[in-house]
Amino acid sequence: MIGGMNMLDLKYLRQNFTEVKEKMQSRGEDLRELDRFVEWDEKRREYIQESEELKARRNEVSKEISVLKKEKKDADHLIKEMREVGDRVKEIDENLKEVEEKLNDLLLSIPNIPHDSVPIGETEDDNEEVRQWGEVPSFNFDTKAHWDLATELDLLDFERASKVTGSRFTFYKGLGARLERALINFMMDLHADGHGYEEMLPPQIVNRDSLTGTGQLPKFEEDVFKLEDWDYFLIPTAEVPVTNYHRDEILTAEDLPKKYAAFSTNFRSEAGSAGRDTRGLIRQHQFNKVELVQLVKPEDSYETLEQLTGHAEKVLQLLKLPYRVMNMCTADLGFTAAKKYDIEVWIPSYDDYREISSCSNFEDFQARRAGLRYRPETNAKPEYVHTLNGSGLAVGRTVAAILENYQQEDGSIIIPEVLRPYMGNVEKISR
RNA sequence: GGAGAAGUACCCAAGUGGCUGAAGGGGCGCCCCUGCUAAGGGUGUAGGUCGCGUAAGCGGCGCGAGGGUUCAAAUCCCUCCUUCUCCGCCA
Repeated sequence: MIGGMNMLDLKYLRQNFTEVKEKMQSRGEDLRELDRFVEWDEKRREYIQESEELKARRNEVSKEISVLKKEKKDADHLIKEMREVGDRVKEIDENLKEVEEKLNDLLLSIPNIPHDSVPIGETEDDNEEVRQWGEVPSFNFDTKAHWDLATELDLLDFERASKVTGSRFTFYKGLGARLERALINFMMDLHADGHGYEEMLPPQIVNRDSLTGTGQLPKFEEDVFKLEDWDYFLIPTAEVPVTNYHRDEILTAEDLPKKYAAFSTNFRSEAGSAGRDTRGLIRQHQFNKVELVQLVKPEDSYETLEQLTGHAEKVLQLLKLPYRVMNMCTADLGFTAAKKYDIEVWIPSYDDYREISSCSNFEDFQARRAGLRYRPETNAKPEYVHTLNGSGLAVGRTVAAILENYQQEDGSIIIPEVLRPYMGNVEKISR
């Protein structure tokens, strides 16, 4: 291996090439590049063998030279020979580096392989409903959308935010700001005290390696905000800093599972969704989120996915907000997940459910990219962990759901009971 | 932002061109002695990664990262990162 190149697991693709290829086909991915793999992989190993043979010879002769010099004997012919060997090594290593870069790019561009329990599908209509919870409210008056409710109650100010910043930003005000803060504390307390997660407050700016580790880069650079003159990015989710927290580490079996709950503000440029959800809190460039992240033993990851999804659902249950859980089909899985449940909350103004949490098992996809490993037993070889994460929950969308589902005929909002201790015991927001 | 200093294995740490292809401690593993929550002696310790091999094993890389000089680099040169100290600034 050349230098510290962050090569991904070549053996993995070598051994699972056919399977990967088949699964990619079912995802409708372009396979032309993938076929180059075999050729490049062989080329790489040829270069390595040739280079290492020469290096072994050089190491040997260097010792001989050392001895000759000590005995004040002539070593010029050996030195001359080694000079040529050195040139040749340099040449081979350059070729090697080139082919390794190509392989690395290729490996980074391959999406995760869907789990067998993921429904095959071509659009979001092929997502499967797993369960529903709560009852969709029926109102005997004309309901309002949360942006109208919030503006009338002076809880949110979209207009001035667009002056101060631009579109897709908002000011939270008064009890609106208080509600957001109450939700953050409520969620964090629930996950930390109730569900056994370690609380974390991560950096909200990360470097390129971190975004590559979790899979946002290199493919989706247009969706994240980049700092000018820095190779730093605003985080699109706490998943990035928290999952990368243990990057390039080898944990012990006793360390697992690692369970982290992190509050953070998230930034997304949403480059491809201009014109969608233009009003309200549903799609903003900046939003708050409580994120659950777990690093687990591979054999535990699917059980963990169910638990983690349950932890997110618990928030909605305590808030008494109706939701459903969807098993995302192959078309809606995204690049990184092997399996993903979306939790969708009922939003009256949409007359539909909207995603409020996304709970994914990445298996070893992120672990391979980020070098997240553990030693199953003392002295055993390190293995990749499995990573999972899920929103628990997206706070802005939760505010929207509360405003709309708890609205009264007079335009006031009842505060869900569990939140009242966090709201100075306010029971109702009204004019 | 300015000026210094430093990054060596699990931890501390020696080491300014060639049997150091990493001394010595500590810790940890194993063994012995002793015997009761001690002390001592011996011994092992890169647990990483890549390649070849069915395997035992052989070899390459590896002293913060990346380049360079050289037959040969922990050691010399360049760039970057991080940490510490002082100054400046600041929540």
